[in-house]
Amino acid sequence: MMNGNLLLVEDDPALADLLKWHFEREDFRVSHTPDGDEALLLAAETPPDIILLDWMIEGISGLEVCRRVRRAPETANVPIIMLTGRGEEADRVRGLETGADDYVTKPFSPRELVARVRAVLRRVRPALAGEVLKFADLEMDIVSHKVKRAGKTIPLGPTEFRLLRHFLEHPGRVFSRARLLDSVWGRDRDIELRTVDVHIRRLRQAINIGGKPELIRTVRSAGYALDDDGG
Amino acid sequence: MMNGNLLLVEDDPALADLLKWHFEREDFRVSHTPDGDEALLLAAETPPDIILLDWMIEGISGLEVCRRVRRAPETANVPIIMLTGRGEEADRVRGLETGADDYVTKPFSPRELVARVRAVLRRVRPALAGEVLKFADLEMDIVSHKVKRAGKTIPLGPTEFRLLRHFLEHPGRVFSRARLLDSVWGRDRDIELRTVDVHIRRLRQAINIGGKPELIRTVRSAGYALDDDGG
DNA sequence: GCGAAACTGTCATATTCCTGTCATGGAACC
DNA sequence: GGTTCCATGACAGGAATATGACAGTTTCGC
Repeated sequence: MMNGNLLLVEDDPALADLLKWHFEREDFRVSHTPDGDEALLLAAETPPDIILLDWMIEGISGLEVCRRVRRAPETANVPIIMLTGRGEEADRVRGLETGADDYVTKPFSPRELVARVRAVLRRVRPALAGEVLKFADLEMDIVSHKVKRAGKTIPLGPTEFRLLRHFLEHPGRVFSRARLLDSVWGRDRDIELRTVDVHIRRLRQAINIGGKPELIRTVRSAGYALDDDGG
Repeated sequence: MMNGNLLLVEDDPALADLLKWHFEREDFRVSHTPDGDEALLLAAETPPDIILLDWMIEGISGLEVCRRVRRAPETANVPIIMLTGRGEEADRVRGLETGADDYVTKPFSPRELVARVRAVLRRVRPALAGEVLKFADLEMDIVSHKVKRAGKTIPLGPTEFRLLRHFLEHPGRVFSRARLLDSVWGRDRDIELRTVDVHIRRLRQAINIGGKPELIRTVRSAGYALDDDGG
């Protein structure tokens, strides 16, 4: 099982190789560049699942890369872990406040770094970490492809499963029908917007068992969202 | 502005006080307990926004607390930062793999801890990181499309939502009806000026719950404004 | 392969909720 | 007191969503 795409920005070749080896052993696909500007290009082209970013690199500084990754809409949500020789508290605080998700000081253990990457990914892309997605009394096990509500297994069709998974990965957030078609059906498919309604209904029908409260909120003129307190 | 509720599980009174002081200064509401079992009770009762968890505490171990917090549906998504004296790599990896979001080794700087808490919260609750418009006791979360007054969710129709959003984006400023029609309805639409009054009324009706003060001020012969001191 | 069962996308229809307008009453201003 | 402006309640039409049904397709067990 592939764990995710990782972009490594590191100009020390020895360290880069070491990390590459470790992460590839853990089933990550690793892209590597020593250069800040190139990192931005790579990230914009195909956003990775996570970025490991050395503070001191060729071209623009790591901090600046971090800032720009955050600013670009297509990479704004990609998590970043900063790697650095600087152990100063002020630097760490600055790194974290610039938008980094974690900050690791050299020397560090590759195993710990792997664990930290997993911890961050668990948050951002629970599915990539082989996690069980949970929301209220709903559980989805990606690996075994099972969904439960209040402990009771729920049968779901493929589309409803992907739809629910998408909601569980972004709980609370409202998605327009167009957006859902893009991310759940696929950007290239040509499907009627209203079809989303139908699948929402099927999903609702499936998960609203035994008088349990509605979990999918309709937001008129906006779309749908996973939500517990407001039907 | 309140930053979130924080549950601190720490049995060293001196350290607990220090952290409490720091986080309260940063506008977190801090609950504290030295005991693992009580921590679980507190967390289950009113899930905090984040948990700071010492590894070595009274009662059950921090690691076990972490595991159980993850298992309970109502707290499964609450982020956890482990605090510990253990610097052993194996422990750190174990902590992170058990479901902790971050792992900080004593001695640590309170400021860095605050920064880490913010970094984690930024991920988990974009709501706490500026995606939310606030005014007085009113909150609007753009992403989840929700509006709350004094913590209570308020249902709003699409137009009222856009209207309120416009006010929240320009608090205090007075807008003429014509201006509001332009920015909230759209420049091209041909709608009666007086219609604005009606929607203002609907908005007022919706957000003035439980005797709360009026937030929308009428400026005679000029328009309306979001304002807390004048009805 | 074959038939049954399940899944998909679409439509027509029902239903719900929202919207803009008006008539009327009331408040502020002069 | 008269005028101007705003607040309110009611309402019909409309827009957005929910629902039920259906034919085409895929999947699965055998």
